[in-house]
Amino acid sequence: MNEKFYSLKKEKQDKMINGAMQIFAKYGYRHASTDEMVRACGVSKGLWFHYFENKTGLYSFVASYGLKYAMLELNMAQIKSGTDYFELRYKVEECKMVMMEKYPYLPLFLYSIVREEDPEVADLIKEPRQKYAEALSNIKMQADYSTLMRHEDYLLLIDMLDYSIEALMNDSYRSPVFSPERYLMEVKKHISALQKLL
Amino acid sequence: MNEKFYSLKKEKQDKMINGAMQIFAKYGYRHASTDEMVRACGVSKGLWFHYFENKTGLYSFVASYGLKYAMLELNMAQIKSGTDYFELRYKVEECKMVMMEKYPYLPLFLYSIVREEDPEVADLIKEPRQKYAEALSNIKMQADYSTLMRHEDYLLLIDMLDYSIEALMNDSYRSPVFSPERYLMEVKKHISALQKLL
Amino acid sequence: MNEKFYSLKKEKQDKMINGAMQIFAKYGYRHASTDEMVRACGVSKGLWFHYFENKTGLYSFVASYGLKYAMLELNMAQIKSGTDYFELRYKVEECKMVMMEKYPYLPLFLYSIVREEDPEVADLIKEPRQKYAEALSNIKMQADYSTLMRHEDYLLLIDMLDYSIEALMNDSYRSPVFSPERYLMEVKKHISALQKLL
Amino acid sequence: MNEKFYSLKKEKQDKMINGAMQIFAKYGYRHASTDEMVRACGVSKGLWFHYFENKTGLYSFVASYGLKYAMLELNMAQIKSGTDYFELRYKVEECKMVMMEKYPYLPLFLYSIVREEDPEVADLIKEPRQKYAEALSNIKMQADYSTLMRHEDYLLLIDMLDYSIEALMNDSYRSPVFSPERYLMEVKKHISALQKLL
DNA sequence: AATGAATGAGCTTTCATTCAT
DNA sequence: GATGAATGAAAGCTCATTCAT
Repeated sequence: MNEKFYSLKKEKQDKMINGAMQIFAKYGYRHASTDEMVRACGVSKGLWFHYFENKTGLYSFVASYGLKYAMLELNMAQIKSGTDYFELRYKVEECKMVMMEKYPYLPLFLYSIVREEDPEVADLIKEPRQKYAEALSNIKMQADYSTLMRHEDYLLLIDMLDYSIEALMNDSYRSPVFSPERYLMEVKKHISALQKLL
Repeated sequence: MNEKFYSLKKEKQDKMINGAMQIFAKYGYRHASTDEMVRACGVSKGLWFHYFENKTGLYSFVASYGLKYAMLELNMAQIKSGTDYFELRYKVEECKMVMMEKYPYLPLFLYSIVREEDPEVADLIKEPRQKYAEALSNIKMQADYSTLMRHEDYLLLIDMLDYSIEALMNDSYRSPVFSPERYLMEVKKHISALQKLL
Repeated sequence: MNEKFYSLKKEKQDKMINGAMQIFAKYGYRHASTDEMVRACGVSKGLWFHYFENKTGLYSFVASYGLKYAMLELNMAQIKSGTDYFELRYKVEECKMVMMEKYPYLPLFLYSIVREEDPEVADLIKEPRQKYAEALSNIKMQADYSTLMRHEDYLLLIDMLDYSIEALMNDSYRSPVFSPERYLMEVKKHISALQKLL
Repeated sequence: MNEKFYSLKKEKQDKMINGAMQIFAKYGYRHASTDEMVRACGVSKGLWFHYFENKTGLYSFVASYGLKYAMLELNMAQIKSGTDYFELRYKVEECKMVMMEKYPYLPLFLYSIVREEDPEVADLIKEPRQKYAEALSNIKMQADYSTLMRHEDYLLLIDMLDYSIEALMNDSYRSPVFSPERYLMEVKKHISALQKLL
């Protein structure tokens, strides 16, 4: 990518980033089209390629940017070491809702990045994708698993919770208007359900 | 579609169906390409369009076919009314492994169909998709929920199990060789984990 | 072409010839499609290519055949030398109506052949096309032009009559049912109009 | 079609229009190929579809455009009411020669449009085609038919003249180089021939 | 810096032609 | 002899990418 992108007004940078995120998040790398990004954020086709060599480069940039921004927000949330796991897990989702203020499609995009398997970009995002995964798992490792660990299969239970949360988020984006409140409520309900079991 | 397709040798029919299923399952309707199907099953480009009006018609056929075949297999499994829910859920997955003998990508394709949102085909598969969902839910309704229902949030727990199973299947297909045994083992482990909690 | 075509039952030969004539006459060489011929006369695709190397060869055969048949009919009409030109011209059209009994689309096809300019077949039919033109012009040369020749520009007038007759025929084929009677009536009217002028 | 086509340099617009006219006029809607247009005017394939949704849309545009341009030129010729019919008819042909300066294939294309029967475009050009026919017939209705009307079948004679003129034009385009002068000379000769008869 | 016209490789679809039965 | 399934070159069309302005 062209470093001059950063000397654009922050406002325009974000307009472009959001346009790309929206289309990439919705359709994945391959089916995302330049024209749709142009329509989504009103920045001319030529400019995309002025700053980003090609679609691959654009994806690689926006994905890295999104992953880094997400990690930043996670750090800023200052989730304390020793927080109860379920509380922590909920806070992570709260954190994603905060990201939406600047980048509405970022939470969806994050899942899309993890799912992305197109060989043209899979390698390019491997590193930031892994770092993000590590950051997430670091946060989770700081949690107090005492309640959970009473159960021998607690790792499996954690996985199940994660998959459920992802599914709930996808459902939320599919509805005409994403309601962060309703989403967080659903997440809370599922977390509680598990908690009660233990 | 052209009804003459059914007068082809069953072997060839299945070769074509498998070719289409594989590519559609892996890449979704839009990104699936005719050329890849040609490569995948060695049947020429022209022949696809001899039997199926267009890509849309092909998808609609293979999706309906796959869904119907899956329902057939589910019926043949003769899952008895009153089976314990967790046992039943496992049997459903066993059933999918049986499908794989004829149509290796069908279990993956089934999930992909449910996810498919391309407006060009969404309507065409609405009906069989719904029927399959109903068939599945009918089977599940016959289960003995007594153990589960001790817990007030058992519906949420069921959802969580379903999402986990889907994720495990996706992981399995991503590995170089799909091992049904390992997959079923993983499923069993997750099911047991939940069971033990109750 | 394969000479064995002639050992087919005359009935089947004509069925194929009519099928080809119809489609070639309606759509011209290039836009005529094999499938339409199959539909038009119920003879399988493979058979066409069994007897005629390719579409070019088929066109070349059917065109030559049609032109020859037309010449034969013109000869059989025994138009006497010395017939008044206008009467003779009318008789030529009557003759075409006779052709229609066996080959309904032949009169239209004859005009289509003359118009055909596709480089792939133009050369192949050059000779029979020319012979047919000569045959026609020979017949016309035997006419009694005494009435006509009173006018110095009689050659131009003859051309004008010919173009009108062609146009009337095209109109006739465009109507849902070709009515030979109505057509011949129209031709007679136009001929008379010219006659009266002289 | 995309309205932005009109903001292209007039020169380029005409280059494209001429490319399309040439190929459509020569081969008709169906047999006209995009590649030939590309070759004919050096404008890339993609651009045609950037401005015109599809081949149908392109035909519809170029046909309408051509018909309108022809009507414009006919109006500019200021053919006076009361002109002798034969003189008027000649002036109409002179007018077509003027069109050729900008659009060399337009006169041929006009006849081709009238002949076009492909169901995919027949309806789309119905209206402008009819308007053009009306415009032409309006001009002709202003003519002084006194000489002609001495003959009871004058309507038939007019038809015959029209068909002859069309045929002469087709012949002219078939020759290696279209010579407007020779063409107009031929038209004049045929007109005179008829005139002398009356 | 910014635009969007312009390009051509690649995708879906058609159709003359071949070939196993 | 007869069929129609099968093929692949070419047609119509899309879309990432380039380039003149």
